[in-house]
Amino acid sequence: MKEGPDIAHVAALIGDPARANILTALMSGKALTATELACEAGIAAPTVSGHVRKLMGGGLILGCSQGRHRYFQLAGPHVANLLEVMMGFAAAQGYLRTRPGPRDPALRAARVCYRHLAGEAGVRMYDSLMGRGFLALAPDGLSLTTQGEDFLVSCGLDLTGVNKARPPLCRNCLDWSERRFHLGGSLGRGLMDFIFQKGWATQLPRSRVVHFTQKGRRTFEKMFPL
Amino acid sequence: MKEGPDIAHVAALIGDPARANILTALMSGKALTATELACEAGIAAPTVSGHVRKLMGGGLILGCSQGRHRYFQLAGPHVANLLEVMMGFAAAQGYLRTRPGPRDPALRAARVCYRHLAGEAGVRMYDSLMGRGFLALAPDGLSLTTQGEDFLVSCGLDLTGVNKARPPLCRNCLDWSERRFHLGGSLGRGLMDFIFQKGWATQLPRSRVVHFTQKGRRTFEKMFPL
DNA sequence: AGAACGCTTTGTTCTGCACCAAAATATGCC
DNA sequence: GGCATATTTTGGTGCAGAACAAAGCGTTCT
Repeated sequence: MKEGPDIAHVAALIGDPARANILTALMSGKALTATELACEAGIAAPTVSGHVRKLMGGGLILGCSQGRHRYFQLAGPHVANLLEVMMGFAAAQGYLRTRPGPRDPALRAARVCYRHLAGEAGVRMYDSLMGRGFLALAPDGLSLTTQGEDFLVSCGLDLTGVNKARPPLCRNCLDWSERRFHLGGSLGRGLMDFIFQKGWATQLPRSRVVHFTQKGRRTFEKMFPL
Repeated sequence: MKEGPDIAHVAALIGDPARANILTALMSGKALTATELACEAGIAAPTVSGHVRKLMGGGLILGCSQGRHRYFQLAGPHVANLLEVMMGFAAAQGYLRTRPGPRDPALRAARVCYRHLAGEAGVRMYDSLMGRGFLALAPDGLSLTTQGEDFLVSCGLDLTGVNKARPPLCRNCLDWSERRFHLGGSLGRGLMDFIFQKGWATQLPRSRVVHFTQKGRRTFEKMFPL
């Protein structure tokens, strides 16, 4: 006994329904204020305050004050990754939230995972890039090939900006609904931003659902054929 | 809100210290009786009984009765994987168990992760196999190459037995202490068994620590050079 | 300056649950 | 059959912590 890391502490932090709701809400990648979180989790403001303090203590989220607002966000992609693994497990066990919400199919179709594209659209993008040799899988991680660079630049993506962002550039991120990988890392974030900037899709308010326009979806599928 | 899987339920299950101890003990891959678990987790037998019932309800462990004993084990490698990810996170946050035990360095050197080799020795084996082209990383998972098959057979491993075991054959498993991948899946289990059968190493009682003999370590390092 | 807003602290209530003792049930051994 | 061992059920105790109301700070707007 008494071997290894203390998983009970972290798990207990995630294990409270209210805190789990807060974390799920933050999976959108957006920084939210305390009142927004209160609304999201269905609890009063003081209760949120107590919870975020604990979550910060556990290194799961970060808070920064701006004026009279205080924004909270996940502490990083590693937290998002942990949550996705847990979601994958819970989904596999059939522990979907009490009565899957009306947006559930939309959520499976396309959603934002921390800050990159997930769901069917996410794995499609990943598979397309991989299938054309634009991404390469090495033992030490995922990487963008030179052909991949050329392709993305030719599409109008600002690669220099992406390269300057926080590494790693590419990251395998396990998708809970598809049970396959999609693209994370700064390139994943860059491509998500690209899609929003092009107006192909928008993110529904107070939700992780990514809604493609009809035209946007067509263009997206042309850019990432299977 | 009310989107996606219910992570709170699973997390709460893992979040109780006693249950976390039970799960950690079962990470050895061995099936343990209720009384053994009671000793391991430092609680009374009736308390264990309540806990295992909940863990079974959550799909985390399985129980099977044999005579007047009842053995419990993890529900599968996916559970072990989830736990390893949580351990990785907890370790990264510095949440090591209150005062790292005396066996902590040994645990990092070589331990059993569910049923395969983890720790420094585990990633060494993985890197060695990968570096010589015996394992191949594909988008749809890890696979054993034909050269890899030849090599393992020439070493005396019973590949037909391994192939008959529950798939997948190869699996990436993230190592919490090394923060890199080691080999899971039925091949990972087969290699662990192989090492024990050859007498290169033994598993310390009531522990996940794998102790190599001096000679065993030399032979192991010769079989898996870097 | 005063009012309005956003968040946190304090204090209190209350539910949930981990825990064990004792009794009940099940299995194996002689 | 009767005793020993292993596990589960039942019942009761006690504590941890989740929740909110009310009050306390701090910032912004007019």
